[in-house]
Amino acid sequence: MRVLLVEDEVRLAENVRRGLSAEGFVVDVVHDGTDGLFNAEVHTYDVVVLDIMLPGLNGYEVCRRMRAAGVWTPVLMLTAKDGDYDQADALDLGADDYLTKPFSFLVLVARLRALIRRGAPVRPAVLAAGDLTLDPATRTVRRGDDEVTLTPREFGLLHFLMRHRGDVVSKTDILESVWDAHYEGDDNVVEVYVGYLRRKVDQPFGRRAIETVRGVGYRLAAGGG
Amino acid sequence: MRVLLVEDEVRLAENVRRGLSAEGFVVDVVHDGTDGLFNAEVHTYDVVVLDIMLPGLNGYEVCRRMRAAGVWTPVLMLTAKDGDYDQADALDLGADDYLTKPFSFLVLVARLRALIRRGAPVRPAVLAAGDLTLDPATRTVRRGDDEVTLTPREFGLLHFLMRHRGDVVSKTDILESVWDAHYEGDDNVVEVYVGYLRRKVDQPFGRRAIETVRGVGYRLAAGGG
DNA sequence: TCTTCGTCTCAGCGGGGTCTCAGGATGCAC
DNA sequence: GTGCATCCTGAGACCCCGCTGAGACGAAGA
Repeated sequence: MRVLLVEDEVRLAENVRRGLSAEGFVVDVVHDGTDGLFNAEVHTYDVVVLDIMLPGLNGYEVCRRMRAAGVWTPVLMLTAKDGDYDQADALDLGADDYLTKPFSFLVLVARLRALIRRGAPVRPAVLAAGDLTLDPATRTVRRGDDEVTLTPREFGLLHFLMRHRGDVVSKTDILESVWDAHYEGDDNVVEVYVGYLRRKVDQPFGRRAIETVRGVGYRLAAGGG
Repeated sequence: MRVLLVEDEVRLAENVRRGLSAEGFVVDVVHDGTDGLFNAEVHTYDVVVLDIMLPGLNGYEVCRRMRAAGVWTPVLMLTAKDGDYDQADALDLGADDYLTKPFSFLVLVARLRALIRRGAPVRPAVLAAGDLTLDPATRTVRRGDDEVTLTPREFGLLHFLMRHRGDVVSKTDILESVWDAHYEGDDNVVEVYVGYLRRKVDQPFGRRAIETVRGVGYRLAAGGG
């Protein structure tokens, strides 16, 4: 049972290392994201425990690059209690479980055992609509062979549309899922971001994937436009 | 056998919970629509029992959003005896069965068992009248293989006609359902919109799906015209 | 500090959707 | 056939919806 622990708070890392060793795990500890990524790619672990706030590369980035490099070792993320990102983001970015700091050591062990029992996850499916593809694991979007770079918000919006491709989704649904369930703003933001997306994934290719359904919402054409 | 019970009347909810537990169900109880929706999306149930009159989100809205989120757990709706909505509406909005309050506990159990036996339903059926089809989920209308684009009002009208296909519906019925229950205008709007619809779903195809029943109202031919 | 980038707000516009109105067409009763 | 009620439809006004450019703001990096 090999565990890679990526945690920059030295005392916390050391405590966890000792505890896990006592539980029979073999533990490698590194203190920044770059080392974490390197180790995860070079060695073989049964599970990786990954803090989010890290010097160098943050936890999300480490996880993303691991997946992009084809490393599918289960990842448990340690999220701060004040959710800058929420847990859905963690899971969405390729983590397999998460724990909010501060956490109980017993819970950590139980979760790790559960993850190891489940084994390495399969690679999440790439979403496709015609020649428009979105890979949640590597966070890449392509139109045919051309890669399209999106900001996080744009990516979240396209991800949502592609999960519901073929269906009409209202601006309210979008706001609640891509922004926040209690978002208090004008839903004009959605229009603005739909505009951004169109300029990146449709107009340069002369396509029309994102249709407006006036008075109702938007629909991503199942065929990609 | 996990059941989610969404019911704001605390005593009724408690009674049902006890009864279902005695019958061997595992029951989660929540008292408003928002919690109901959250639980239905996050956990896995075999069936959801959903009251219509709820604080927060009403039952219809909970059901609609569940389906919109891709959750197809069977839903049994509890409708009040004075039908603000009718049962057809309940079924149309994605519920799988309904029970009118007050109801017999034995009947409830029987219905739940039946629903669970049937398993999770597929997406709601596309409405069809001959070769005229309407898909509420994707909001698309087709005449044969040809897609017809409708405005929201036109779509609402056709949706209503198709739910009552074969029946004669009065202009007043239409106004109250497709426009607003307290609509104060001339019912000539209905005539105008029937005209629009005919020009989109009938005339280009040389068909006559929407018949005028002079002095009474309109009827959508069950065979699609 | 200055720049860059991502996010969001705001206001103006263009156009599509909704509805009203009036005159024409059609059906029904006698 | 005549007259009336009902229905149909073209024209047009109005208004709201959605799109977009400009810019404010904050965070992160040079």
